[in-house]
Amino acid sequence: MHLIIAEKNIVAERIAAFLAGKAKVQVTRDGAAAHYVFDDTVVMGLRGHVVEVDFVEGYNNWRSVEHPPRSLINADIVKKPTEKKIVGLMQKFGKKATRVTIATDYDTEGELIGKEAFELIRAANPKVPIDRARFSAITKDEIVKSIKEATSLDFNLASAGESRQIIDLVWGASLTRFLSITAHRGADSILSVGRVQSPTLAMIVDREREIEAFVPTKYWMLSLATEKSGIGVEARHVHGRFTDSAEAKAAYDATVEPLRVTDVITGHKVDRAPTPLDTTALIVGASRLGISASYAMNRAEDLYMRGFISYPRTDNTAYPKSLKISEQLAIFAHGAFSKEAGYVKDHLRSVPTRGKKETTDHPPIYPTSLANREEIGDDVSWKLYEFIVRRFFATICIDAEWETMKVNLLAGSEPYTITGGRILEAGWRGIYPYSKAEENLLPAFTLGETLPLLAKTSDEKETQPPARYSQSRLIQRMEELGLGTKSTRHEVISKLSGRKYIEGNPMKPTIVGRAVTESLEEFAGTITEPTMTKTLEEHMGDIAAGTKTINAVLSESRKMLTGIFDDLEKNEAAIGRDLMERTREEQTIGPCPVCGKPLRIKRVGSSQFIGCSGYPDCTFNTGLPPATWGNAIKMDEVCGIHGLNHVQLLRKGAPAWKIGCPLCSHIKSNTESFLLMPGMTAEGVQKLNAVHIYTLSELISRGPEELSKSLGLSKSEAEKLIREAGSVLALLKKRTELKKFVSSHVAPKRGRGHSKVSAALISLGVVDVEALSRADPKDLLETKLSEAEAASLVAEAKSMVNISRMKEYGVPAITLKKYVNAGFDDPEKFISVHPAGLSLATGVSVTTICNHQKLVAEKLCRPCPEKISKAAFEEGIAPLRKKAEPELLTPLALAGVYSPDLLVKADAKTLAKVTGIDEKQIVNLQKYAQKVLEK
DNA sequence: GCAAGGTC
Repeated sequence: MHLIIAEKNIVAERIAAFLAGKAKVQVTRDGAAAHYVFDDTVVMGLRGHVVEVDFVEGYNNWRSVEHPPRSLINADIVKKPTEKKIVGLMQKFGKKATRVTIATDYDTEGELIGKEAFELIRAANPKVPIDRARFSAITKDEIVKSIKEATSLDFNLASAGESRQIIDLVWGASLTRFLSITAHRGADSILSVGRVQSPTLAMIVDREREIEAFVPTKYWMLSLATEKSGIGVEARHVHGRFTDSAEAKAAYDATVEPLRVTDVITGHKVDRAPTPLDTTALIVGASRLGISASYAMNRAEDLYMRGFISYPRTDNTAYPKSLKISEQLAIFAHGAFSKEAGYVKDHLRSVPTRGKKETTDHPPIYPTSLANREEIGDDVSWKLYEFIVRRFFATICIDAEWETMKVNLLAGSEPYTITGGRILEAGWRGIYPYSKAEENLLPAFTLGETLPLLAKTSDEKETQPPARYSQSRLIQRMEELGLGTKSTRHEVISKLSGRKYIEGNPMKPTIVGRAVTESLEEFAGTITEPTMTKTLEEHMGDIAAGTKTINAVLSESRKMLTGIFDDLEKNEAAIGRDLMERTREEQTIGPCPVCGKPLRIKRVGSSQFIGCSGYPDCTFNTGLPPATWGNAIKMDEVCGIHGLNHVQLLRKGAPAWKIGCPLCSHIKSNTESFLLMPGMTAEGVQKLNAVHIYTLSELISRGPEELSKSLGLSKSEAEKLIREAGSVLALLKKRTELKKFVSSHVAPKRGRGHSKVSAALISLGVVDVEALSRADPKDLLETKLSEAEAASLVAEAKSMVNISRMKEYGVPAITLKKYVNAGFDDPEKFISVHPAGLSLATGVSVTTICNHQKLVAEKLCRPCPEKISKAAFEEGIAPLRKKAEPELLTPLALAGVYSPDLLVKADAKTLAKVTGIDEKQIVNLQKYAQKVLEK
């Protein structure tokens, strides 16, 4: 059996179709892995890399003492399967195969993926011959030929790829751990470092520093208005920017009539058609359509999987010879682009345009089939598809041609110029609306004629700082510098923003992003520079050419990183302090209204709040919703009243919850509570806020003296205020308790959530759990609870109230639990039964029970129940235990009968009634007791 | 919990 292994499923599918010819291809899809069988051949696709490099076991713990970040430099590295299903399938076929052909992409990573497959197959089958097919286009001719002429894997080239994997892992992981640990970062806020991400971040930081350092200067632009044959025309001063105001003024003053035409020059310009699309150009084009880089790639991937466009991850800007242009164009003869296709057919260039980059693994991006608006589905995909179609058209269309006109004139002694342009041949511009070039038609001027000076202007302008990077501009820069690949550049940007290193589009660094970059620049500069990638690529070239070994390259790299760690560790304390101090700014939102020290967003577990950095001297704080609603993040917007940054809660997949100014919202929600005080008015609340009292509890804790002083009230007025605040606070506490109680005891149903039930209870006058425990379930039906639900709610409330009363009376929690479990949570019931019975029912000693009953009875102002000694109890109960089960003894003891003596004295009929025990049983027991007494 | 590179 011949096993052919491709890099991805779609290629496997096409290889099978090409090789099978007329034979039927049998397709088997098994979740993650598909394979194609015909004759005696199996073709299967991988999913790119199916293994990944990682450190050997033992290096997982970041804080391990034996394995600090530095130890990762020389840690052993292993390959771990990441796609177990595919690996399993490949080895299963590999065992049976008589020939294996690796048909992965024709590039360095493809060679490495091929070597991974090679090693996995070898492990399963040590003997089978394994060869390598290389094709530069996925066409029948190329594929058939490459498999027929298969050679062997290029292990040097694969080693080059491995060196990259290992260097990236070792540098990235060790530096990431070092910075994260040094700056005391948690698992969800690590400070990552990498060969590609760090230089990319540094570019954004650099641009921000340029913007900050920029000093604008003034300049002046001169222009004049004139006309010819009734057509208004504008002319610009030839000098361009005047940076000297006196010079500009002089030129302006010297601009006078007559205006004399000194030159009329007509020319011809070729406006070249654009080149075929690679990934970067696709992202740039998409960004003009308002689509982000990641989303554009996501939609392009989808279009590709559905067969509408070719493979979207490519660096190639030249169509392969095998692409039949006229056939591709014919696809669009009907459908949404038929008009444009007709135009292109009439304006076809002899050879399509080609860009500078040419690779062998994939063609440029072009449309592979016709689709209409409905088939495509969403708007963004359609816009992208249309762009790809039109771009393809443009690359096979003739160039546009312009007639240009330049008219020079003198206004007095000052030289001015007018430029115009007229399209002679629209060419590709006829079907490509994405880059517009405006025509500027000029009237016919003649040499030497004079024109009127209708107006003259001197515009004062300022030089502008360089612009922040847009996503697409950054991706272009990364490509120029060789950072990342076609498939990873957009992911790097997502990663930087996920790590909260950058924000916004155009992008700017956050405080954390900037602090990390500057620390790395100082102590590990290599990782922040694009040259690291350049050097790595040179070394990879050497390994591929066989002039250097992978081990030589790796040990050089490790040596360099060791030197960096020497430096980093020497400065560890300073780096940590610097990072922590600077990143704290990210949490600082402005001055505390009470003491003026910085207020910070704080987080403890899942609860978050805003607190004063002067704590514990200043205790000002305001609550925030728990982190399950989203992480609290500082926004740029600042409150005009309090000078505090606005705050929002961000949660994945949910729109941002804008809290706004935290103090404003704090005041707003507490004002409602203040207004529940009988004597409180809106102005009163403002007065309280003015002296930094924002909550009821703050009002109470001020104390009457200070309150009367700061508000100018008499002491009795202040006392009254505090009393009122106290009772409102108690009321609110009870309400919260009720809400909590309801939410844990009522199952929510549609149209009857917890908050609705609580609100209904409150409006019925049931304002707390205590009131609920006294309520008649029948009165609660308006709350939409069923009668059974209401009854059980009331019962639960009763039990809760009872338990809290017992606690209040001083019964310790552990014993109380035993009483409650035995059904004695009601204090009245608790003191009405005999301690002997309670002891049997709960297992608590009689002495303890007597003490507790005394406690409760005193609090209830009831006579103390009968007290018995432990000895008396034991002596009495021991003989009875021999004859009767505890089920029988407990009710008797609860009724006060716990010894043979008491039993004999009791009246059997009455006892049966009180305990619910069968009278005959009691009589039997009495006979036994009599015998015991006689002995 | 770490990188960058494949691919879905």
